Amino acid sequence: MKQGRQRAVASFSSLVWRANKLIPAGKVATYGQLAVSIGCPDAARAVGNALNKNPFAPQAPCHRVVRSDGGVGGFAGGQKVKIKLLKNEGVKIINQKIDLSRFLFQF
DNA sequence: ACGGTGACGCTCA
DNA sequence: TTGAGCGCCACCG
Repeated sequence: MKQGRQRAVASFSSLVWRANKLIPAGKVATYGQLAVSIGCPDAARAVGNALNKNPFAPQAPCHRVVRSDGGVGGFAGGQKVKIKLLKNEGVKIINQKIDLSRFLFQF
């Protein structure tokens, strides 16, 4: 019976989407951090792939996932849209760079 | 089963 | 500091 208990092994993408939803508004997480959270510290690339194919986009907060270097990263609807969404939530972006020291969310 | 692709990350010059 | 190259993993044809 696998009811009531979270599947230990779900599709990689599923884990990514789940963790992505945990990110609160006004905060951001890096692809790498997200990868670590799901158990694959070196799968940052795969994380981006999963978010890109995210089935419940653009409703999901996939725009809260940024690059480890503070870069905005990519977005299925357009990078500038992603920036706008983040700024709308209170995340200040300067020169397309995010201050991870202030807005990085820790799982 | 195999190879190419991609919303990344780190190191080196 | 900025730019370029290599390595990482998972998904699709």
